Amino acid sequence: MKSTKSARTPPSKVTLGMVAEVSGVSPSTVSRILNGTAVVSQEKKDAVDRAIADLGFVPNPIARVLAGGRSLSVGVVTQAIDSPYYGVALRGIEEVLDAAGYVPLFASGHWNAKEEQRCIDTLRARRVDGIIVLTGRLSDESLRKLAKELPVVVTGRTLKAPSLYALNFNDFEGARLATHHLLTQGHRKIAFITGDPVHPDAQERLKGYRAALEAAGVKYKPALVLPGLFQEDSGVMAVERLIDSREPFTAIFAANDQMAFGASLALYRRGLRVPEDVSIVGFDDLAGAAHCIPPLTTIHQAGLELGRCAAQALLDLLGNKNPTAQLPEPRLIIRSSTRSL
Amino acid sequence: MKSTKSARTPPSKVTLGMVAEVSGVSPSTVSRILNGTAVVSQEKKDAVDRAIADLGFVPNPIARVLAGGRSLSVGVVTQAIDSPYYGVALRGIEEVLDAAGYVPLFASGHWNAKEEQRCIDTLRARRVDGIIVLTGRLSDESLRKLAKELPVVVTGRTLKAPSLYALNFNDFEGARLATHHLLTQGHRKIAFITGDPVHPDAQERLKGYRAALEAAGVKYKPALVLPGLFQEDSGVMAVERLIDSREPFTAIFAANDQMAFGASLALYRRGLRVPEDVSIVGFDDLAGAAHCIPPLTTIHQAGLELGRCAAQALLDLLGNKNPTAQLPEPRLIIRSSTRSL
DNA sequence: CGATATCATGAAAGCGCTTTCATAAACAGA
DNA sequence: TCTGTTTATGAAAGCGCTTTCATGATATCG
Repeated sequence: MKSTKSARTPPSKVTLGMVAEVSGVSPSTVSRILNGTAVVSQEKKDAVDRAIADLGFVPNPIARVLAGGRSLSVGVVTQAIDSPYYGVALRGIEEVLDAAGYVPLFASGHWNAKEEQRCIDTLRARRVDGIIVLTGRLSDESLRKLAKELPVVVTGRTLKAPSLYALNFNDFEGARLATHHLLTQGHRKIAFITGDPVHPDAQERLKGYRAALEAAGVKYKPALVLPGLFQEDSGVMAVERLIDSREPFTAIFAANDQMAFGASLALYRRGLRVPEDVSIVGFDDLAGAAHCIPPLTTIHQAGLELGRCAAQALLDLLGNKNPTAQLPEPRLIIRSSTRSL
Repeated sequence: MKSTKSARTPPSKVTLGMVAEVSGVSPSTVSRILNGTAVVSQEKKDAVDRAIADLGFVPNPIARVLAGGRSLSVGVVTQAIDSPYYGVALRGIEEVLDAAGYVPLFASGHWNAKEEQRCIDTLRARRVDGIIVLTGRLSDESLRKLAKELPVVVTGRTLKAPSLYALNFNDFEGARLATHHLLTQGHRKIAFITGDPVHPDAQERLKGYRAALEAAGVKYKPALVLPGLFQEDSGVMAVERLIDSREPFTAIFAANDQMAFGASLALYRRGLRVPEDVSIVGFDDLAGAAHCIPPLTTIHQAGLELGRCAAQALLDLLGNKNPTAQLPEPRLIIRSSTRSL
């Protein structure tokens, strides 16, 4: 070990200054051409382009942003980098951003407003051009304030503000659809496993469930509503509690697929079969839903689309256009976990 | 819309220079205190610390790196941001890095050497202090070259070079363990669904399968080895082909959990029950393995640990220490998808 | 005690780029 | 033809930090 800080070659030793020199113009002009900030004669433009190609020049994004330019990067606040649902959304974001020459910077808030704020601070310190917040616990207020500083896209809420675009999925309708499906199959005793009530989505889904029951003239029974936390375990616990309560039921609607998986498992352990004895409907249509046993009937909530829309909306905001991206309506995917009574 | 580039307030208007001024020292001194680059009198140090606290100064990472300092960020080349296995690894990386004050920058190579190289270029342009490559298709050669420029940690290979640390999981042993488990339960006709042969892991796992058979004196039968691609679908296809081939079998070992899920599904569709009719063992111990039906017996390959170890190793490299992180040995997790004959 | 080595500190030069600001050239109007 | 605009371009000043390099102060030695 000679020294702690060994001299590492930077990725490209070619600087804008060298391009300027080779092409016989000033650095300012090169910069202008690079950013399209001003009109430059075709002649010089050609010379510069040639020099860039010859030298293999790649602008240094760090220097660029320090000098006040755009960083061509956008921050993405997700909740858990390994979430099955948001993971797909990240992929969608990455895809759209990449095509536009932007780089995503991911940070995880772990469903904690404090951490989310820290993520945002880190992201801003790295001078992202805009921020996408996937749901999260931040107050609408702080998001509005953030949007005063830079373009923001947020999912999972309905919120209106300048430089702020909100993308919300129709949870109510999704839940209504799911419950309605069970109802049309003749089920009347439909249990519902809720999501964590601090999520607005969870509340919307509960409302959708109730609305569907009501529309069908089926009485809402609190005993059939089990608290869940959006995790597999809470799904199994809910079902065990349900069975132990001796409250009769023929179907279960879980507020997300993960809990539906847990519910199936609990039923399996108790010797109840899906869909012969109990029908199950989930929500989200995770990748695993198609391959579990039996394949899960669920509400398709396009994670990939969510990501793409969010990214596109941010790109629009960044380009000073009005975003129009809209999430697709919820769709019922019928697989094998439900059957007619 | 007044202008395209509205003036946005940066996250912190407080600069190092202001700290210097308030505390009555030179910027150089503040920088030295911040980085611990040189000895500074306690008296000045206190004054500076106070000023930093009073002003709420946060160093600008962008400026810092432009000036030649460390960026306190490390690049992570993963394959798909939404991969169930690598996702967990990312979480481990994030966790360890964060505790050390480093920020991860994720980029997806999509199992494509070209794209991976592009990721690395982008990452280097953003001046990361080091890079973690999760498996991938890059040649050992390019990794060695990369390690000449900055510290690198790579998983899924055995490779030795200065400033390069490789972390490899014992795939052979894992596969041997899985097969051995089936063997001790009396199974003799054990089918194997391979992974994509371009992955060294897939090959190792096949070897482990063969070694276990051989050790037990069971003849290796090519007809029982089905090609797979590490995806659920390839698992279902493999099993369908197997059943159609009329080759008798009592157990299946799939080279990863995803294919095991697919295999279960195919069996289910054909009316075969797990584990009553066929035993199944997977590999990876994904989050879903514990909650599928029946819960899957599998080889635990700690994704989280992998991430943590990789991050720790890189941190060591960055601190000029010799990394010693070691992946845990494969462990067999017995759940309910296997039974004694 | 004078001379030399050691040390804490500051001044200043960048890192690579963007962006005023100023200027010379080209154009317009009269 | 001469003044008044408009344009393309360059010079130079930063962005906020790190890092030589130089210096005066302090400690060390014969």
